[in-house]
Amino acid sequence: MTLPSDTTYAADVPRGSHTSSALAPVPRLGKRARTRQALLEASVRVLARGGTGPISIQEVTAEAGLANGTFYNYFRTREELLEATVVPLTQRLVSALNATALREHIEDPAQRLAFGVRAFIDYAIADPTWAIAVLRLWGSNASLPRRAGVAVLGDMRAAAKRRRLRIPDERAALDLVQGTVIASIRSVIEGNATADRGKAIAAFLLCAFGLPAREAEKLAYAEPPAPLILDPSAAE
Amino acid sequence: MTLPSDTTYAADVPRGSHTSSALAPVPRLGKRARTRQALLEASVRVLARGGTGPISIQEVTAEAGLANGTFYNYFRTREELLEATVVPLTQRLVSALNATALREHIEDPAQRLAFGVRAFIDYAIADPTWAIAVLRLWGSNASLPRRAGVAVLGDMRAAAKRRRLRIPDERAALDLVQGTVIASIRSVIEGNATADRGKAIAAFLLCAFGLPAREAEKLAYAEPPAPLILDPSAAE
Amino acid sequence: MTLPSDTTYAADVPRGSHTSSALAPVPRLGKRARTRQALLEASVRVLARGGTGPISIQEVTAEAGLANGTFYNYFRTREELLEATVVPLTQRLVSALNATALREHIEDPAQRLAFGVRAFIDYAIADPTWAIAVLRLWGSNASLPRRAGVAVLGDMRAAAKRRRLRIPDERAALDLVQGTVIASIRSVIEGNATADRGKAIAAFLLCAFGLPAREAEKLAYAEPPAPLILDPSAAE
Amino acid sequence: MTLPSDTTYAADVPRGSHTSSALAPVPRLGKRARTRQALLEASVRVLARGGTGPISIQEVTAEAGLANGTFYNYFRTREELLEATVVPLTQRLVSALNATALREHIEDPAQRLAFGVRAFIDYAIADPTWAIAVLRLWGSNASLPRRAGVAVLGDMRAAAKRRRLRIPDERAALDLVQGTVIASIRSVIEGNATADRGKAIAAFLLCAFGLPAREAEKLAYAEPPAPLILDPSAAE
DNA sequence: GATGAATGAGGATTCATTCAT
DNA sequence: AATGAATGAATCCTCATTCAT
Repeated sequence: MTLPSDTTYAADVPRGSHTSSALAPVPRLGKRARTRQALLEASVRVLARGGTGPISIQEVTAEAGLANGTFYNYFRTREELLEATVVPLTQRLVSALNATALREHIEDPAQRLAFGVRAFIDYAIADPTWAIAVLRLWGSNASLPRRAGVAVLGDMRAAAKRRRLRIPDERAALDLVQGTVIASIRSVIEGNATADRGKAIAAFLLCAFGLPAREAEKLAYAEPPAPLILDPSAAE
Repeated sequence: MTLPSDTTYAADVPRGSHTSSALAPVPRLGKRARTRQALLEASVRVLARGGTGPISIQEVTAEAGLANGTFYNYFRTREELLEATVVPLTQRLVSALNATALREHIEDPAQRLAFGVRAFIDYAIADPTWAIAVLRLWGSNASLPRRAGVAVLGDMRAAAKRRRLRIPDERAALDLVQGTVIASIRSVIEGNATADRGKAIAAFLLCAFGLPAREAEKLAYAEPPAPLILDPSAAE
Repeated sequence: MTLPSDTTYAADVPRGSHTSSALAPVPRLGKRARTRQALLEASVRVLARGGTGPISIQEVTAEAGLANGTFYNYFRTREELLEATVVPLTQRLVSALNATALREHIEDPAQRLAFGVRAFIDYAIADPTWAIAVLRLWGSNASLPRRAGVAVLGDMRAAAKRRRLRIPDERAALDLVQGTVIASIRSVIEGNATADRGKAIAAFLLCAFGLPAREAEKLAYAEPPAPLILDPSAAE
Repeated sequence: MTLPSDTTYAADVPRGSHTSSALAPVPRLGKRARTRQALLEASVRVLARGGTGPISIQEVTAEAGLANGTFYNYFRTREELLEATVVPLTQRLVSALNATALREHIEDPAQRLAFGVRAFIDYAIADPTWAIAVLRLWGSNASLPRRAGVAVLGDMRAAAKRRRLRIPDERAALDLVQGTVIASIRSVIEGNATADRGKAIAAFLLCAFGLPAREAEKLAYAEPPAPLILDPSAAE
């Protein structure tokens, strides 16, 4: 299970570069793209501050160090901003995921699904600000669940095709996985989750999809070939 | 699985009233209690209108046919209102649940859990305004998940005690059940769920808790001794 | 210098009695008078809480332990209440003043004036809640300065008549005494006054009215035949 | 006795402006500074309307011909506005004072103090709206008395140092001068003062500080080398 | 007389949005 | 493109006042 890597987004940023060296004579991104980027990242930071209400556009522009009027050169409404904010948010997870470990070396789609779920929850533990932002967006923005769903569906379908997992109702299964993961993230934020929550959840889910308890736990608690997530503070 | 029925709620006593002297034309509840009730019900209706932001106090009082200032004779803050709104909301479900059928006649806690999950989701299908209201409160109000959790935990613990279900991590299991149900309710509202979603989810959950697929499906799809939910429009 | 003792008011209360013994079968004051009294005293307490804005009628009725509607059985407006509040406020000072010491044993009106001024300021030190209430009323209510003025004028005129003090402009002199005393009370409340502020002010004022510095200070710092004010907490 | 002239005030610089590029039609002050100024002047006018309660922010913005929200671009609270309103208010007095005459040509600090007190009271007579505004601010705003105090203290200390006046207790003396002046201003507004009130008060004060009555009156009633105050309507 | 529920006007404050510079 | 001053609608909240009981 891996989130779509947002290739258009990633393509904006030359890989591995840190664009923040201010006076660079040849700006890697156009000025327009940089300002847009600043707004999106400010949006994530504001979301991460927590609270339940909607975020304010003025708070975002202030956080970005821009004038409030500038917002409207890039987005028409707050909803448009939030829609776009999904991109850097998933990007942040994608950067932290050790995708190689998941995608390329692991044949068993059940194992991939288990590692994917674990990675998601472990990342929430490692980067609570990300978790808070995701949680706030989840309820008010349709595109985040949709995008996340795509990643899950891939592994689920592969597993079902090979009769590895038993998934009689795909949409119900999606609710099962997504609902459980998001509820766990909430638990993580509220301090109600221990460090092995990801593994425990993965085991439950594999069980739900027909694996015998022993095997489910074996996969869920398996040591991955490489760390599932990289240090998010290093990725910053 | 049954929500606490909050019987004390109906007996809500007006402060400092001596209005019980039976002269008024059958005010079953004191005036104070009736106005409070009107606000709570208006709150539910406003929540049911959908949207993602916080509800406006003015909208609630207008919906209740009261002046805006009246609100503050009953609640200090919006949060206090929402906290209290949980009561009629769960009450509405409880009234619709054919609770007798669930509690008294069903011995197997796994079966009870299955019926409980099904009832929850079926009720969301039968009464989408309720579902919308619940969904909005779920994210912004701690007491709704807490209350719902109590009901789920009862059946889970009973089942675990008798070795009927396998629940290695209770908190993770709670996230599993609650997260899945709430995600399903969201699917229902968004029109992405068929009528048997409740059964499918129940089957997945029983599986997750260690029942073999066949048995899980048998319980999940079993015909209850009486209808799980009564007609919500009749209950209105 | 002695405030008018509000004989009508004082006559309502049998001297030396404490009317607060709740269940007395023969209420010394009519019920109406007692409720009115409760409002006035609540008004003083609310004023004494400080702040600069107007006091709220609801706060007063709450402080008096009455329903808000009750207010309008006694006063038409807040201004009417404040007007009447002057009475218990001056009464409180009058009760504390050792009037005998001032009025009866002291012949010299200059000495009386000095002791009066000292008593006023000393009482503010002894009972800061009173001082705060007086200060708040002073600026917004015409009748308090007027009443206080009457007391001062008496001594001033007597002294001028006997050529004891030199008072070329009576109204200016009144501003001098009242303005100075009220400014001192403000200093007292703000913690900017030492315990001898009353004496220092009295000395300045006698000087201003033509006494030589030595004599002014002798009178201002003189030991009164009895304490100028009684213990205000005992008077409570 | 002269109030600090706040020369920095006029030079109030707009934040982050590059508007000084001289293309606009003679905006001596940046737009931001002009709007701020408009609010302050509106604040003075609203205060001058009289009344005892706090002024309303809406009234101020309406008086300034601005939208209510604009207020919050300049001040966070009403208190902040009032704090700042002290500046144009004292400025108005300073503009009207023939300060040169007072400060530079008059050696005797007692004479300076007398002229200062007279100027203050005379200005209240000449410009009652100013007087009303000052009176309202005096009770609710700490910075006005503080500022005024600085001016008085200067002359008092100079006089005390040279043994020209006898000031045993400086803080009490400050209460004497300030309290008397403010009480006189109140008398002026209420129509209880004749045109020579300033002189009479000055005489009393000099007496209080130990000058013999004759000399005090000579100084208090002396003809100043130039008019103490200029026509305030001309200054407008 | 006393109560206290209900009212609604008034004022504070926030914030999306516009627009001239 | 960016700015940021200005706007005014929306909302919160308080509180004097009324009135049925």
